Amino acid sequence: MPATSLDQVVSLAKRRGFIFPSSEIYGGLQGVFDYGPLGVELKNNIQADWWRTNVYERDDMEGIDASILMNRLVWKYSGHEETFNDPLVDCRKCHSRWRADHINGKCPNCGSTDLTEPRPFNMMFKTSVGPVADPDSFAYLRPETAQGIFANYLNVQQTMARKLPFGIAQQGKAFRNEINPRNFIFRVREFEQMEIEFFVMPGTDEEWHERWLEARLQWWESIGIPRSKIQVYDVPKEDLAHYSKRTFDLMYNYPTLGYEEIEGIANRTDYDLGSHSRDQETLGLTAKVHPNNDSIVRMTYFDPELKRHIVPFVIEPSAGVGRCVLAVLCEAYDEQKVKEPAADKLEAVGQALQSFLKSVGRNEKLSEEQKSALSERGEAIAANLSENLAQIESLLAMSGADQIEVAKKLRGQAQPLVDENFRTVLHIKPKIAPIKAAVFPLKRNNADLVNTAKSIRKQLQLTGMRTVYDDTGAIGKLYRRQDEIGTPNCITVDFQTLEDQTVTVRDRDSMQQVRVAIPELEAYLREQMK
RNA sequence: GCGGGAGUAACUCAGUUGGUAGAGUGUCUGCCUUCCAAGCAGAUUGUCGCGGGUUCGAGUCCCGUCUCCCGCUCCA
Repeated sequence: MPATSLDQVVSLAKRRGFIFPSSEIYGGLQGVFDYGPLGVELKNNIQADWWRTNVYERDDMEGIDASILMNRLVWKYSGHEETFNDPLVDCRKCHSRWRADHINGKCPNCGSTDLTEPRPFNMMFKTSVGPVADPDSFAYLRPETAQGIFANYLNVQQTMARKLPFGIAQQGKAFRNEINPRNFIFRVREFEQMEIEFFVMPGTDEEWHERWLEARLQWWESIGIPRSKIQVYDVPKEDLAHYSKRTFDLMYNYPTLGYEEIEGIANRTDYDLGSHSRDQETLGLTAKVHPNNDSIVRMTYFDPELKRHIVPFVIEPSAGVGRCVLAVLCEAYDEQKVKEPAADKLEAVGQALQSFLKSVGRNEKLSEEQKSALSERGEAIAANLSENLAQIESLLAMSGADQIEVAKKLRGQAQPLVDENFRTVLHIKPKIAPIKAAVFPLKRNNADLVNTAKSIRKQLQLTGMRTVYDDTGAIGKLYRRQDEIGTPNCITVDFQTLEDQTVTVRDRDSMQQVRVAIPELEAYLREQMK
């Protein structure tokens, strides 16, 4: 069963080298994270799979990689400069928040003059450009990658001789100065996007919008996020972004966070190309755009059949890489029972759990919501304690649980049992797993086993599969280690290997082993990765 | 930004009325070990978040500050 608490995933990500807080040695920087050795593999694999699916396996797509710094006018006409820039103040008395330029040093709500300094609520980061740091020579770090595509629309369409419909795909960093970054890598200030701008004939946009929704759901399923875990949210008109006619948000049910957006699929109409175009009045635009006297080109498409210039509509599927990595980890996470816990110890945990639940009922500091959430969860665990033992940790991570005195006792009794009888395993789809195979000698004090294992690992690596060698523990410990990072196959060199050149290959999910001849290993592993 | 909680070894946590910092796990070395976190012996790590104060003496008491978590707020 997938992660029941975000903490489980955060802790695993840190412990095993997936994700670290940025510049941690100096106390970190809020809303910024680094990918470690395994995280970067997972992330790269996901991005490569997205690229393969959307660029290589379609015949209506091109890729680009635009710069992060762009001419400021891009952000003026995209609408971001206007909608991303507000100086805000907080009222210290009633805690309301106002735009500084809308009030006169006085809180409109309670009349207090005890206000914080105005802070620019500037979603866009600025950096100075050129040798002189005067106030006018700055550029924004892009808050979305999309504009790099729109700005290159004509370059791509003309150099690649594309006809509608076609799309441009891009992956890259974007930056937003979030007021309150939180929830691990879910809301961050520096993040990576995977975006497509798909250009279509006006009038066919709604049909393409639906088609892209379907295509994107298929992709999510292919990397291990089943449709049943995604809710398609048809964003209400009043909540739509300034550029959108209609948007589907794909919402994944994250543990702890609940349903949150992993991808937005927006119908951006002719807003963007229209906004960046000259001679707007001659284009018959449907979107409301700001008059543009700076652009030097018409962002149009000449239709050879209609024999006239039109402004394409745009469908934009846009996903965040970090949120995707997080969803994959949450969905793949599992704490699985591999042995039956000792009956007496299990009973002790059961009693501790019951006294925990009684304390919850009696505690006066907890809200009714917290009480019922804790009780409900606790009862569910108690109903089948031996299977659910590993979930006690996430019960104790729930809101309010830290108020209960016996929580520590419960954890103290449950944790050793979980360590002894459960394994943590990431059921990551093999094609995106950070490590494809690990190679072990059955015994590390036997030179023949060690050398054979090392040479197998090297041969496999030369085929392009990320593989590792490990002998720093007994075989069972080595298996568990790989389970925890989602390695789909473990190859063990044993004494029979030295006689007949076969090895055992152990499957991560079933823990079953098969014997495979060394020369057939690569083909066997490739088959597993499909 | 406001309110509440928490910061002690790589991790999970003990640490009594203030008296020289502990356990388990992990990691490393050696022995042993023929497939699922085995055993034995040894080694390893701390400015007790940071800065001040009280005290003969502070992990412990006081003040300030930073970071993280939860709730509110905000939100691409």
